[in-house]
Amino acid sequence: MVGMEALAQVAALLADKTRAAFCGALLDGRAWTATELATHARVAPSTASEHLTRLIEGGLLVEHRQGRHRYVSLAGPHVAELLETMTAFAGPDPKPRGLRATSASEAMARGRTCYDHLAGKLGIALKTGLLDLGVVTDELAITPPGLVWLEELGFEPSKRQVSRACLDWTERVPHLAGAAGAHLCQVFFERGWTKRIGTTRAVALTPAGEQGWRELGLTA
Amino acid sequence: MVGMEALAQVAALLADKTRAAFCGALLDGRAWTATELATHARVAPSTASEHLTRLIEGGLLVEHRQGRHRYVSLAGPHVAELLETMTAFAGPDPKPRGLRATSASEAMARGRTCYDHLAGKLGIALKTGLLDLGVVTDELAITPPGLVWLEELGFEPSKRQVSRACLDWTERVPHLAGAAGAHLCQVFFERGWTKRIGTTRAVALTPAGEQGWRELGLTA
DNA sequence: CCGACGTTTCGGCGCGGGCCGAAGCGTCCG
DNA sequence: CGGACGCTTCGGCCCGCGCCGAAACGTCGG
Repeated sequence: MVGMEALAQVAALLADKTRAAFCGALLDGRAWTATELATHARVAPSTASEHLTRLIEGGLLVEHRQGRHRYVSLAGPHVAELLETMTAFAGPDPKPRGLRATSASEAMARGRTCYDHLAGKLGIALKTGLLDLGVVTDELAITPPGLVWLEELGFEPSKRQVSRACLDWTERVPHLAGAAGAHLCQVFFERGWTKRIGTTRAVALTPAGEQGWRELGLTA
Repeated sequence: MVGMEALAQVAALLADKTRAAFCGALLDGRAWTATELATHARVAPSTASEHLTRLIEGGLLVEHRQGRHRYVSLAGPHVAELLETMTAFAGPDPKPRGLRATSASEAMARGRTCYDHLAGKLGIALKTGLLDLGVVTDELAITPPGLVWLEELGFEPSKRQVSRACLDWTERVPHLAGAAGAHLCQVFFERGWTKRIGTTRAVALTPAGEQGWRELGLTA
C-alpha cells in the first residue's frame, strides 16, 4: 500500500500561495469575481482564471456565472472547516505592515466573519455570553435548554452538525461554529445588530446590536 | 493583504505523494525508521532522508535518534487531527488491488488505530456502546456521568481536549477521538483486550476483550 | 453595431523540486 | 578491526507548474 494520494492532491491545490490567497479571501463567505481575486492576489487575470478552474475541479470552490462575470465561492462549510483546521495548524501569517494594513488587521481582530459565523473578540464575547447563559458547554456543545433558546431565535436543526469548535486565529481560543454559530450570525445581520465595515470581512456590533445583546442576556 | 502563505507552506509539505504516504503510515501512532518508510513508499533511502528532514523542519514530524537508526513519528495529536481532517475531505484512496491488499484492507475496516484511538467497525461499536451507556452524547461530547465512568477507568482530564469527533474513513461516520478516545484505546491494549494484527495498523478484539467489553456494558 | 470589459486559451519561459546513484560517515557486531 | 548496515550529502537530470502577454470570445452598454 502507498496511500494518501487523494490527500496529496487536495494539499497540492492549497500548496500554491496564489490559490491559498484566493481561498483565504473567500473565507469571508461571499462570492468574488475572477478579477477581484486576481487583483487581490496580484496576478494576471489569465493566471487567476487557470487557478480558479483547478480549484473548482478539485471541489474546493463552486462557480456561478452571471453575464460576463464568473463568481466563485467556497463549495461549502466543509471547505471552510478544512481551511480553518489548516490555518490553525500553520498559524496566521506574521507581519501586518504599514499603517493602513495595521488598522485593518485591528478591525479584523475586533470582529469578523469566519465563513458563516462570528470570530475575533466579538466571536469570543458571544461564546462566553452563551456559556454564562448555559446555552453551550465549555467544549462548545449545545445544552438541552440551549437548544430551546436557539429555537426561540428561529433555529431549526438540520443535517449539518449543530455546533463545532473553531480555533480563533487571533484570540487563540475556540469560538462557536457549525449550524448554531451560522444561524446566530445570520440573525444578527438580519436584525441589523452587526454590520460589515466597508467591504471587508471585519464586522462591528451596532448600537442596536449592543442593546439586543443585552436583552438576550449577552454582553459585548 | 495577500495572506495564507503559512497555510500554503504546510500544504506544500503534504502535496507530495511520497511525503503524504509517510504521514499516512505514521498515522498508526508508532515510530518508523527512515528505511522502513522508504521501502513503504518505494523510494530510495536518500530521497526518504530528504523528505523526512523537510517534514521535521515543518513541525509535522519529530525524530528520535537511536544508534544508527532515525526513528520518526507524528509530532502530536494536532498533526493527526490535521491529517484526519484533510483525509476526510479528500476521501480515501480508491483501488485496493490484489488478494493480499484486499484482505489487508478488510482487516483495517474491521478495526484499526487512528493515531491514538480506535477506528473502523470496532471504533464505531465502541462509540455506539458509549452512547447507549450515556457516556457520550450524539455529538460525541462527554456527559457528566460519562466523565465519572471514564475516571473509574483511570482517566484523568488534562490540557488536551477531552473528546473530539473524528470522521471514520471507512465507515463514513464519526468516532470518538481526543483524550478520552486515546485513554480508552490505551486501556484496552494494556488489558490485552485489543491486539495488533501482525505489524499493521489493524486491530482485533481478543476473547478477553469481548468479555471485558460485556462487563463494561459495551457490545462488540 | 461598435467599443469596453471580463474572461479564456495558448505558447513560451524559467524555476523549483522530486528523483536517483555514488560517495562518505557513524554505528553495530562478529 | 573489518565488514555490514543505516543514514546523509552532493551532483545532476528532468518534469511539472506558475507566470505572463497576446489573441480571441462572449457580454454589456451606448
